Amino acid sequence: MKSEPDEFSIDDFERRELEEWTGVRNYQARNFLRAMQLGDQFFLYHSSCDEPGIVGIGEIVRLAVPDPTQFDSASDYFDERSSAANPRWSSVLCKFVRRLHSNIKLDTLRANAEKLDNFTLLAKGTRLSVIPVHPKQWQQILKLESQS
DNA sequence: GCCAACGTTGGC
DNA sequence: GCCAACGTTGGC
Repeated sequence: MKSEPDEFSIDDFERRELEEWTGVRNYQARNFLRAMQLGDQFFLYHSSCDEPGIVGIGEIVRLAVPDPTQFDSASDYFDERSSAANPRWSSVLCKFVRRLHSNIKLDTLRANAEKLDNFTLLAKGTRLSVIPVHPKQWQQILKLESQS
């Protein structure tokens, strides 16, 4: 899961403990949100910042429901084409699990691209804010945490 | 601020 | 269904 630390950082996540993951407005990313299961863990990735990279871990504690911000005309994420009967967008509830001991920079991920075997994050031009991580990739990424 | 690489929109 | 125009993302 990507977020811009100016908007929502690992500090914010740790402080709040629980966060409704709203504002995803891309169909492919939304479908990945909907596929998430209770207890699934995810990496939090800081994007559009000085040091892009993975900074922490969270966990899904409630399955996808209609994202409330799509109905809120005061929200930046309001979508007038959505209705209660026909919602377009979904959100999940996330729990803070932990910070990484040290951040895994995008550079480091790239340097290990081969081990990560086609990790979607590293694919050219990927802009998805929600990206699947396969179990093997997860293990490989965690190894990078202890070696950096 | 630049710009490549998308995704989305809407006219036809 | 095509595709040009436009908007967005995100690293640099």
